[in-house]
Amino acid sequence: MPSLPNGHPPSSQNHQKGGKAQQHQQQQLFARKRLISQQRKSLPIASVERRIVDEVTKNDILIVVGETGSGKTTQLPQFLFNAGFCKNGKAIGVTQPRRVAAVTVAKRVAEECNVELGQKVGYAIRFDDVTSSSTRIKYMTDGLLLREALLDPLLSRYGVIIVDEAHERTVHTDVLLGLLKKVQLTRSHSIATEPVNNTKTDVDMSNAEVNSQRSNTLKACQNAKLLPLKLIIMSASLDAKGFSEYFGGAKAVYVQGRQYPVDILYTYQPEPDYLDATLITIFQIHLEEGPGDILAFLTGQEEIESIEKLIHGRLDKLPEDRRKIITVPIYSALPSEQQMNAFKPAPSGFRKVILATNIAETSVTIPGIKFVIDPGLVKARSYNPVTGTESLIIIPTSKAQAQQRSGRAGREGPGKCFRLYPESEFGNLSDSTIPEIKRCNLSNVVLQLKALGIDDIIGFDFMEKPSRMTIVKSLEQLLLLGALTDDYKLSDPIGHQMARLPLDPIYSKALILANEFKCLEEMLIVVSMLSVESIFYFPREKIEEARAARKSFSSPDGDHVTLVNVYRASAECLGKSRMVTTKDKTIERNLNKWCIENFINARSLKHARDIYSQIQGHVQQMGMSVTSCGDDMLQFRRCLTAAFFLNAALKQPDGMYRAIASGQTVQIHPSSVLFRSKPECIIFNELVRTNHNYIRNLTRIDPLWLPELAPQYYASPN
DNA sequence: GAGCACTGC
Repeated sequence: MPSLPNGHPPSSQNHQKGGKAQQHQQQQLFARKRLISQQRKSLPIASVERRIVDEVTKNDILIVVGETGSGKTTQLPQFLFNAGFCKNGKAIGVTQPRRVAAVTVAKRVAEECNVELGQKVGYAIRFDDVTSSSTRIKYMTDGLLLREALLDPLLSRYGVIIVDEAHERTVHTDVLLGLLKKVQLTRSHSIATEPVNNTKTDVDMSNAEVNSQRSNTLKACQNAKLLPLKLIIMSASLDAKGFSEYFGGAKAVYVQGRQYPVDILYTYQPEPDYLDATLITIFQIHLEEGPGDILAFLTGQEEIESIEKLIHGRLDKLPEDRRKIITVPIYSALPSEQQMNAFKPAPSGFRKVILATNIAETSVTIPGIKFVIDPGLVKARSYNPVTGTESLIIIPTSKAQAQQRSGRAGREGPGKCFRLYPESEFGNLSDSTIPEIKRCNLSNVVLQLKALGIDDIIGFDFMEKPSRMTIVKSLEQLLLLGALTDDYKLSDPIGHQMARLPLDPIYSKALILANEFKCLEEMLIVVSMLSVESIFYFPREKIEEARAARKSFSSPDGDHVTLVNVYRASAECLGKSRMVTTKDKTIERNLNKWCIENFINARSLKHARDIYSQIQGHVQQMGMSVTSCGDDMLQFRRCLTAAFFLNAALKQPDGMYRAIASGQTVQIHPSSVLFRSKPECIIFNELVRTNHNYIRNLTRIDPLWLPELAPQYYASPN
């Protein structure tokens, strides 16, 4: 990622000095432009501009391999723009796996091009679109481009699409690669004589579908005269072979990176206790190495908290003058203000030890790191298609991941990386991480592909195919939710509506049902709150206060109504602020204060509010009206039952629960408001596997509602 | 009486 050098903002005094000040400003602007131009020319990619433009002209697909610091993300789109690839009025789309990257890179490129952000250069991410009709270089998240494809299946506004960071192999990237391959093929053929979607005949389609396909075909005809879609896959991993093979032997161009050397050190023996080994290494570096901060990679919050305690325990035993260490934890669930502590420089003479999860691998870049400690483990999602459940397991990193971690020590100068395993073990690691698409539930992916007109999911050309069983499981789930017809086609209107909503399919279905049950407002709150990371924040040191705060929102009906209470209380707080001020900053500050007082994670709540308004827009467009059931929680609980009937559980004589659909024995998670009351019958949203099978986010229901509200699944009791 | 890495629409 490019870092911006410090520019000097014009001081207000300059305005009074008239012409002289203006001249001074112009000089500064000129100096800044010259600096940017110099920086651009010194990037490793600058020397291969001609070659890249030639290759893109000659080939429809190009793989670009460029290590950190090559400048590929900022420069390549500009090369293509300058070479005339947008002359036809088409845009260059550049996808990123993460939102921050899309925004920061777009800002930098707009500055390099000396244009206002949102004009020639812009970005689009969920909740934030800074583009206009004149935007020709558009940075966006890969997920957003997938959403765009639902409205414009041929991605007709783009002449070039660049998929950046493809080596990360997120679900979105993998689906996008398959889709782009298909789109490119369609666009390069003589489309005018060929239907866009040749897997269906008119007989199979509803009228709406026929119409939408006709208009797609029409668009395709207009495109027939245009250049085919140019595709560039950019990756930081040295192995371009996989991408090249997937795209029919596509040509690959290598661009050098710019990194300082990092010494890699291994242990002689395997470490039986990696936490202890991490601790020892931290002190070894502290006592024997020169200045520089340490970044240690751990697997999760709990590990970070316990090692932090251990460090301070051991520090107390050192002589006074050697105790100069400060520790800073950073992980995604940590509130933002505390995350920021990791970026503050340590007090003079102190060494900063950053205890981080994977968040520090790619998502955040902390300056000043000279030493990296890598125990070689990571907590990763895994999916069991037999039970249909996801869980997190601790596994060894891949080689690529280990290299990414060590690279964090060489961003500002030469560094050292301590791998807490023997060198021989490195050789046994898999080359790259298993792509996420093979490790997760695919219901959403399948629904999206169906909506894109791809009916044969098992036959879809994935770069790496998920298991047949996982696909079948997803098809079954979508069938049960009513998103598919008996012959596995997208149902009309339910399937189409569900595909349009950017939510977990089961939540989309819940909204459609809530419209019928006249409690759409409550359900909209619930799905928004369930779609974000934990709303409640429980700091260890104030656990009792946090509990008391949550109790004030608790409902005896369960966690769903409790979430509604929290959302409404926050809305009330916002309403009160708006009565006394119109200043957005003040309103936000008041809400943050309210969040702190009530032990609510402000970032999560903000996210939930954003989702609420986005989904509200969607459901209103579908013709639904957001009505509330008022105090009739019975109606709302019945609606929750109709939506989440697949996740019902009955209390057993021993106090445990049995999940009716899967037959698994589960227990209520202690964080649930129903943990003590243990109702006879409940519906739940999540099954998490830790020491036990825990169910979370519950509502108590009447067991008789199940056969009544989900007769397709529960045989009538008589 | 417990802890779930990271992204994304």
